[in-house]
Amino acid sequence: MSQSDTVRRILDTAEVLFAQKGFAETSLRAITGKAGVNLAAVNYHFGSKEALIQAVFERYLTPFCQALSVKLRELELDDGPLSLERLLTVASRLALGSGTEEPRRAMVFFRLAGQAYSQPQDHLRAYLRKHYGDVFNQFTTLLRRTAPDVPPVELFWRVHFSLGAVIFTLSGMESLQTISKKDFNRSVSASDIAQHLLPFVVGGIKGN
Amino acid sequence: MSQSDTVRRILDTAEVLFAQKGFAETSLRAITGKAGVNLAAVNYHFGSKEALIQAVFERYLTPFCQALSVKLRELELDDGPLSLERLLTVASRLALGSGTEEPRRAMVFFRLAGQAYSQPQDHLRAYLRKHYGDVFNQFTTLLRRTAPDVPPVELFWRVHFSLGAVIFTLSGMESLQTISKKDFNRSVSASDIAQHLLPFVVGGIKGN
DNA sequence: ATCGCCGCCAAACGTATGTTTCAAACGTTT
DNA sequence: AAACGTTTGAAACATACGTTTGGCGGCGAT
Repeated sequence: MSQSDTVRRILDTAEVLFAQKGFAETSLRAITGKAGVNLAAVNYHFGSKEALIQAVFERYLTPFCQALSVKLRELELDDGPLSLERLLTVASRLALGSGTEEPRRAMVFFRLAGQAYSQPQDHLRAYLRKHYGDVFNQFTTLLRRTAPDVPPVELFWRVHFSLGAVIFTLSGMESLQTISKKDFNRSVSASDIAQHLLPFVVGGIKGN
Repeated sequence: MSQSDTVRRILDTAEVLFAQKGFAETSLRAITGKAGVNLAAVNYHFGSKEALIQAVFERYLTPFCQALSVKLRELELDDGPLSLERLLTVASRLALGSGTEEPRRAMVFFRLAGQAYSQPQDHLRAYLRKHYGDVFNQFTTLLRRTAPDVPPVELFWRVHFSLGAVIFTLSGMESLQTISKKDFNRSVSASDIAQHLLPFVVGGIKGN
């Protein structure tokens, strides 16, 4: 077993388990057990559990934010009027990707983001803000252009509300699965959610 | 110290600490220590930590849902056209109350709700659904009347998105406090949030 | 071939948690 | 006032956790 294989298997397993159960409720023994590696491997390769959590985020977020930044730059240079729908569609398409595996990972990651916000992982919040704050600002700036009528303060709130809508929804996915199946007799996928989410967010950002 | 006093002090302290740090991260020793009662008191009065969590929810939710149900029944019997704004305002007013202490407790409770959703407290989800599902359905039925153009499936989603917006926002309050203060040089209160939230939810429910 | 490094493993360590125990204190009833 | 059930108190218990340790094995460089 090569080195990178152990590291990758730890990251893969931790990603799923953290999203499923949260950080505090996921023990290193559960991770290493399911990953088929030794318990000490986490502390050896990552140093601590905290560092592992950060590494999980970094592996997903760094390539995504780089790609997003490029897409946003394209939109910035595009002189024509930028619609809110377009901006959101670009971001959503990027998250959902073109393959079959990306939507699942996007869902997993958003659940992770939810855990990061609702649990007191201060180190994580600081880390995220430090490393990915720029892309967030880039997005916000662009968003302001699509909704010039909305005051910046209001826009700030509505962005947070929108984030909450998506993260909260994906965090409770499996219970939503149950409810939705029972009440409407149909299952849900990540692109389903995106489809329903878009008009809600657009309406919410624009306001009553 | 009478019996109810010990129970109440445990509940008061647990409510705050659970909301601040989450369920798993809040130890019984932290609760009993801050409450000034003996460690064994929790297991004596409530039976287990799980039961304590449920009791915290019950103490807040039962009177609130009863009051909400009454208010909703009034709206049901009102024959005139019911606006979405009106319905949401009624619910919001009830949660924020008339006193000075209620907004704080409402914030605390919504943070608790966030914890309940993002952490795998299956027993809690089942408990909430079992005891308060009726009031939720009552609200949903009334909501459908205020937005007859929106298909029920779509409405189902948008309710969840809205719930996510408020719960997520309040769950991250203290970090929002920091951001908001830094970026816009003003603090935020529960009624602030409600004020910003209303147009967002109204716009979101109605759609693009 | 040998040395040194790196990754892996089983085991143990120290700590914190939820829970249980049992005697003492309290309050109510008789 | 005595007896009883109820509540509190300090301590211990069992368990699970994150982390550390020291030895073992392979592999490339010297």
